[in-house]
Amino acid sequence: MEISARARFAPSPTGRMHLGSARTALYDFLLAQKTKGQFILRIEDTDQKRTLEGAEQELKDGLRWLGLQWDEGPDVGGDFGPYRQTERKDIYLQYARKLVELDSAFYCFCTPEKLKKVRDQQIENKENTHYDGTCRNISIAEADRRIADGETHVIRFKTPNEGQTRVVDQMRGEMTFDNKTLDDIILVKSDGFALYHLAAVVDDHLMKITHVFRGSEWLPTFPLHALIHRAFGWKEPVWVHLSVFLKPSGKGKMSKREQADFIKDGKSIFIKDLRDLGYLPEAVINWISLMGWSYDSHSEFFTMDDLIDKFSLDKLNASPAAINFTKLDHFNGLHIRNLTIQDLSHRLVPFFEAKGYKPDPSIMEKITPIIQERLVTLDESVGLAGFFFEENVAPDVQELIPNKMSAGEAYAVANDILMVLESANTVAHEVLEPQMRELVEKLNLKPGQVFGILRVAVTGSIVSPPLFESMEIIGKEKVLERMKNAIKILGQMISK
RNA sequence: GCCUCCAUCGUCUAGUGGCCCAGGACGGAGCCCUCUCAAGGCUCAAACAGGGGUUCGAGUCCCCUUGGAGGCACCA
Repeated sequence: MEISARARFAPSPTGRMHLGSARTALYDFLLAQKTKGQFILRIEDTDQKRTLEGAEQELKDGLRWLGLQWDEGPDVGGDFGPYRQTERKDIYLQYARKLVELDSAFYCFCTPEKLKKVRDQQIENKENTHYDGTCRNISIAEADRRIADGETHVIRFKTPNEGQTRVVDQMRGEMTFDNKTLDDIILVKSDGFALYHLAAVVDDHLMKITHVFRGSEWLPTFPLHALIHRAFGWKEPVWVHLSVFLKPSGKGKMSKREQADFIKDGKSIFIKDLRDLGYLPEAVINWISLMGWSYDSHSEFFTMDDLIDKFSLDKLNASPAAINFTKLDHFNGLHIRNLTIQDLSHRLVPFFEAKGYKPDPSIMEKITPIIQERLVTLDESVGLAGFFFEENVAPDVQELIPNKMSAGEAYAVANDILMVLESANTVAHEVLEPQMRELVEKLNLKPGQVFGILRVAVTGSIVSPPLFESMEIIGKEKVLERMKNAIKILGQMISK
């Protein structure tokens, strides 16, 4: 890893940015950072029919949110642009022609209908479907004549018929393919647009890409891409085919239907959703970094800087990984606790605002420390601390009555609590708590019983951040008000 | 069907021939701490898919089987 790597992330804007692409981009980024090279973003939009409105934006937003800023690419430019393939159409055409002249590609005039017939016949004969070679030996001169006549055509790669192709994947090692199993793939469509196979190879060469991380779905065409490089006489980049992510059960990729189910469950494989769900980019990065890579036998908590420092190709793992959302939760908790109060407090604000609260920054900074270690996602903070911003709370009568206590007893205790509260000249937790504990002893009760009533009265819930710290933030006036309200509710219960 | 890849606890993984009757983490169970919920600490259960080789010795190398995955478009 001595040389500076130029690693590219080359998504096609045909869908939403998900965990798989994020992990590929992460490895690209880490390698580039580690080697003081460049991380390049290239938009592979040659299939305009499938290009999705807004997809490129979501991609870029996702990368930036994750902290994967590209050194070259759309918006930032670079010496090897343009970085959007639709803007490079002529380049591909030029190289395709060159390949024809090199006798490594040929013009093909077969119609889609004819092709389909051939394929159907092959299926019937239980043969592998492949191009039948009809146009393979049409001379350039004849092809040029037919093209001049306006005949529609594509350009195909002339795959060797005999022998084998040996390719090397840095992570998986050497692989050998029989050339007769390789198809004469289309390089340029009849509309004049290059296909991925040509465009990616040409761009990787022209952009001086040294390392290609891509999904294992490219393994079957791997020999073809290597062959195209070789036909031009170009040096191949270092190839790494990352394994796919499997659904949590480990059985297959996640379907559209299952993706929808996960979102209902507060989980998602889409980066944008994860952000909205209250996950930290730090946690997502840490989580996906470990799906296919590891550092040693015991370290798991990594910041981006750690990863840049520790990343290496030889620790990559080729086996497919099942997505484990509970582990994301774990990492999110760890990274939340790793944030400064101020940082976390800022990140919490949008979640409160989304629920209609207008969180005061100074109050937020007081609340943050007492909820920090209780959060799994940012989103949860609202349910846990919303009561700080409410005018009043609505305690449930049953919850106001501790276990093994009658309504009447609870009512009496509540009044005792109120007395302590009223006579206290402060609700500072270090002062109030000892006073309450005195009351607990005087009444010969368990702390949980007295504090339970107080908690439900003040926070409206049986689960809350630390009680006395919470009351301090709420202020004496509101605490008294809420305690009186709880007594009223208990009183009504008794009189029934 | 054909081609290719992958194979250690439920899951993510460490392990590159002896350091492994297999280590860490998540999740699970239990205990401790404790004003609730968490967080934290400690403990426990839990795996080398099967079969052949190679070797003094195999989780680690080779082969087969099985299982899983990916691909077989004028998509990427």
